[in-house]
Amino acid sequence: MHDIRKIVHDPKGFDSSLERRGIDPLSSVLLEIDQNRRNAIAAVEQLRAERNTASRSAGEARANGDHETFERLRGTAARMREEIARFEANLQEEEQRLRSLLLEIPNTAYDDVPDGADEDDNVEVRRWGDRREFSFAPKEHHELECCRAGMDFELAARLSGARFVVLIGAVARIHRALGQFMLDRQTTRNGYTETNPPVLVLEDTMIGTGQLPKFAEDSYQTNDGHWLIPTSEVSMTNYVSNQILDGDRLPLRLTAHTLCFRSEAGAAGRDTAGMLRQHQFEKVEMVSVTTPEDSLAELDRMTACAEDILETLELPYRTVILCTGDMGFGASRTHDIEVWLPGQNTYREISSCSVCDDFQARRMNARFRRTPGARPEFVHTLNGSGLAIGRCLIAVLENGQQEDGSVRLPAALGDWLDGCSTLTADGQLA
RNA sequence: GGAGACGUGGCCGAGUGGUUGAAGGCGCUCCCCUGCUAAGGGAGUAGACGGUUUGUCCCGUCUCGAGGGUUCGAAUCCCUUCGUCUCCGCCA
Repeated sequence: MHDIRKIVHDPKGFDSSLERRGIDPLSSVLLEIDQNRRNAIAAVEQLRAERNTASRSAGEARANGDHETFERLRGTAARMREEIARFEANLQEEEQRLRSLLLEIPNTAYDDVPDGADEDDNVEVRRWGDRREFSFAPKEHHELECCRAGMDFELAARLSGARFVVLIGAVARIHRALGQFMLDRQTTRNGYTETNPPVLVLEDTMIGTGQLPKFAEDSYQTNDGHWLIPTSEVSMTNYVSNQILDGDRLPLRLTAHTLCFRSEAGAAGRDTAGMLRQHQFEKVEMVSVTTPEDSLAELDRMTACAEDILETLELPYRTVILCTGDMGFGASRTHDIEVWLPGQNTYREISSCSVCDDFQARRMNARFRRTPGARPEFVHTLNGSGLAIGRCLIAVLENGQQEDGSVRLPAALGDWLDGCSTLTADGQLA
């Protein structure tokens, strides 16, 4: 959420930053609502002040036994009540209007984020790893011989419909090993604190990180009003909602391995083959909470922690900085990491690391004090995948595939696979 | 799910209609004293919003889990709701 005072102070600057994200100017509308709101505040507060004075004097008069004055002042204050209520209702309306409009405006991008309309305008910043030369035509993961028994899409469709998969046997175990490996790596090497958050959250929690109110159709809601998290960024970032943290607690670095749930409402027909895009998937997520001055460096650090997973698994990737048109709602700068998928002959997103400056912090009222007694300031929040586990499984399978239908597994997974290094063509670990 | 109790400032803890944004204690900040440490003395110490201003000075409004109500006036009374604790039931 944007600071209305900042918009008032520099409406043109605000509009031009919106323009970079392809959004029409809003400052004049916002300024008008805000002026109405301020007028309403002034009106209400003046009336309340008068009422309070009369009421206080009434109390004094009664204490002094001056019944005539008491009755007169009581009448005065009583008559004001209706008027105050009317002005209060008006104020509430203006505040609602402003808030609901502000809640639907995306974050603005940092100056150095490249302008652009869509993913074609993203800018590659680095590549890592050698893409294998295949002596045969590499297959997509769901076509691999070793996955015939280990990935059952028909079974999943029978149980749950489209965009689900049942992993079985060694494939399920490799998937689990990947999750364990990532979580252990983020905690023991990369300095994140492991947490195990709820995957069902309240509406306010979803508003805090920006999924609501605008993107309700992208997530699932339960019959008692809870929401299923589309990413544990939602749960973990909100650990600091409505808190005033001591400055020495920052940076806060959190990680979790959870299920994530997405309706994929806008993705009908896309990525329907295989398990690239599912309604339910697992992800190890990183969240950082920092001071404003540290957040950009933290973004680089977080990106490196995500890249570290791919490098340790020996998976080629490239890192891109998203252009203004491709960025998510709450981000002010985003680094996507795309892993090489030889079966698709392309790089596909496997991690997205974003800094949201104080955009989420304002929504969830997350603040800190630099020193004891100092004024509270909004924190900066960051989130990033470290990594998407299902997609990482795909990458491991496609990059390690052999002509005979088996897969050579990354050595780094050995500790979680009893030292096994191969998924055989008939779906066994060896 | 049933019965009961409770939710006050960073923490503990007073406060059952009136000048209480809130006693007292602890903690914290600053100052004084003490050769160090410990102890002692003094002052200060919630947040949001608005006015004013970019001076953290002043004025006003709101907030005692949240929302609503009664009243001239509510932390104090009533209703709803959320959460915590105890007992019972059920259950992974």
